[in-house]
Amino acid sequence: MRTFDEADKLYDDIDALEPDTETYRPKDLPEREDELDELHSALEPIARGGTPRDVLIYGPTGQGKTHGVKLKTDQLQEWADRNDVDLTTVNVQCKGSDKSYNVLTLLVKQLREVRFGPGVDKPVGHQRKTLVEMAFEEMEEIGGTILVVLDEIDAIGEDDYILYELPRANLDDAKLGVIGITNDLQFRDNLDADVRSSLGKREITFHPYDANQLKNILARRAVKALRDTEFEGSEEKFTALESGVLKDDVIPLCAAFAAQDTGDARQGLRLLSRSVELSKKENDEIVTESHVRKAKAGIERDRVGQSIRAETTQRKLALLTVVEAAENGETPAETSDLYEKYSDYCEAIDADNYIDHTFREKLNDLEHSGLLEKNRTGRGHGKGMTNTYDLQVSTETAFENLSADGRLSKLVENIRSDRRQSTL
DNA sequence: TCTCCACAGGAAATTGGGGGTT
DNA sequence: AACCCCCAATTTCCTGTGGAGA
Repeated sequence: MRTFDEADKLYDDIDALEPDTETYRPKDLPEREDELDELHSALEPIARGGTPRDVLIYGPTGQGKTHGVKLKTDQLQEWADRNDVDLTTVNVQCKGSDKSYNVLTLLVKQLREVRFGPGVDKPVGHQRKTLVEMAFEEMEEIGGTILVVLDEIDAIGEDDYILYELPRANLDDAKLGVIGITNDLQFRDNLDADVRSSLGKREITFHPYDANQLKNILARRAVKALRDTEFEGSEEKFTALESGVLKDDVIPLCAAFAAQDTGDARQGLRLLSRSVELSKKENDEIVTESHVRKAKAGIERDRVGQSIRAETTQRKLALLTVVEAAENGETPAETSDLYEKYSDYCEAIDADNYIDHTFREKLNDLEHSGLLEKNRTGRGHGKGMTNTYDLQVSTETAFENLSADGRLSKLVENIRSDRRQSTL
């Protein structure tokens, strides 16, 4: 039996490899010094008794946006507490709320918690205008300077009136600053012109980390997390030196993979920690490049699997038609043939059989999530044109994850066994 | 080169379900 | 309970189109 001691050989502080900021929060972000300086100047007026500038922060996921803002606002709050400056920071997670309305209720709830302590219910059943007024009233009551951080504001979609109302607050007893954070670069373009001019006066962009920065980030975490791991380096450069459990090229490789993709630090960390776990599972003393590559393939499989499982039954049916076609060597397959299969499936499992247009949309949805590939071809005189679809993932992965759906498992198994018989 | 047509897919209308208020 | 509003999914309506065959 495995003992729990063996983990100690590898890890000092396993949490340091966790991509999740809830689990491990770095004390500073050296790679984001410039951006945080900009944020600093936007907030500086508070220290001089003025009103902070509204800020909009852009950048893809895993660039330290949320954490960076947290570090800076915490620092500011600490300073304010020490110097008896009346400052309140409210952090609203917009993720999960698809409308301004929902975000507003969250905001009011959090503002009330400032005064009444935790456990206040979200206000329900009010008009949007009333809610805005409620928010402003709360702010007046709280007084001083109020900093509202709206994280992942792109979640609210088109419906941006909260961003229109908030910066226009006309408060007597309070000063309001708004910090908006978004992953979606398009979000800015879609914003109402008025909103952009008021909220977007200051825009700070977190550009994706490059391979070198990622290397430093990963190295710093690895030093904390892993035993006998040391890196030589100034602030500028971490170079793998005598590393107890990591082979020299492991971190650069993880960094390179992550940089190649989206420059997401979380992604890099996930890859690194999975590589380490993999080596542990295989009872290898050190983590090597091959572990990293295997871990990457594993992550990729998981990702595909998850995206298949997350699809609706209808989309799964559509996917299954292409999977079967691929198994029979009939890909790329034409829409009309696939639609026939689809109708059969629907009858077999007693699902709603939608019209062809809807089915086509399912296929295109699958294309957008990268599971299928689409091509257009003409079919000749009097025969119009058609799309052809091909599978972009292995049939095995597809079968496995499709059969995880209770409604489809029988159907999938039938198709698989038909296939096995016909190859005999 | 032009034609022809079955399919492609955007726009608008419809449906259906969940939330709320009165 | 009756009603309204909102949203997402689906259907209906419609115009656009590739390329083999005339």
